[in-house]
Amino acid sequence: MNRSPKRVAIRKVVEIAPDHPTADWIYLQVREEIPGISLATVYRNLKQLLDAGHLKAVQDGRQLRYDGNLERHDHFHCSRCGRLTDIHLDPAAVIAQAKERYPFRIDEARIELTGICETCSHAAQNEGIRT
Amino acid sequence: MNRSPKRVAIRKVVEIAPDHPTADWIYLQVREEIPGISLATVYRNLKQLLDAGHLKAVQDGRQLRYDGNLERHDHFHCSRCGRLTDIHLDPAAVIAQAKERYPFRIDEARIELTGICETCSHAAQNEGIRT
DNA sequence: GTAATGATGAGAATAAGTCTTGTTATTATT
DNA sequence: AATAATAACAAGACTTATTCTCATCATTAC
Repeated sequence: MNRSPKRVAIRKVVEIAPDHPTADWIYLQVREEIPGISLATVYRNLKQLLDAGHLKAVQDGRQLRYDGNLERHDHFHCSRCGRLTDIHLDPAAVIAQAKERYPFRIDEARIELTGICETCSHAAQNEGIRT
Repeated sequence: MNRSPKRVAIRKVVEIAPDHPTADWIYLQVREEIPGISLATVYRNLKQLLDAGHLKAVQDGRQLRYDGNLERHDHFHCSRCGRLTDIHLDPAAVIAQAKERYPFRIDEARIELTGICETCSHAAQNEGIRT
């Protein structure tokens, strides 16, 4: 895989994105820089970047969200605003527990928390809603 | 939502299924009992049962897998055979850690482990594969 | 018994992503 | 530098899982 300018631009967009962009959002962003690029090119390159380990991805409902953050991390999903936030938890205890209870070889632990984020808690209070 | 015979049959299939069936598999099973049923009916009823909290579901890649087991539990995904197994872990430590580190209200923790199941470890050994 | 509500089948529609084909760049080899 | 080999590209067809639409039939409410 050699570094084509389009691939470089796509990678940059994912890395700069504050949140976890979808392929579609990445497409819109990359078009700012390379107006003629096709959606298929974005998908193709995202997949290559994933396979090569330059990006990660999270499944969100039916669509993939990409993630330039390669360090191990977990996610918090706010059930009010729907935002997905990176968090850092230590999975060691969970993995130890699983190893103790089950005869599996465990390579990876993905922890996804759901709840209400701070912003939404405040918003709900202001609206007099008891969430 | 009153209990139509089709909904009852669909629910029974999900509950009896040993693993985590897809909508399509459920459709095939239910057709054994009610040959004329349509796929749309299966999807419609699965969604209603989900909304009513009579079933749960796990996202597996791009498709949903249904789950009649309503108790809190986690999943182990074997990356060799692809099977999804229910496991029971205690998320208390993880939730406590998250609460300590972040200002979120946490309602739920979903833990998904990935690795190699026992059957596959043996199979791999027999084939002389070092996984 | 008639109105209102819910359930159904058939097939069209949608969303996200992948694949195909013919073409154009880029890199490697001489 | 010329040519061959490899990779990248656009455009649009295709796929998969799911949802929607709509006309019809069944149930329950009054």
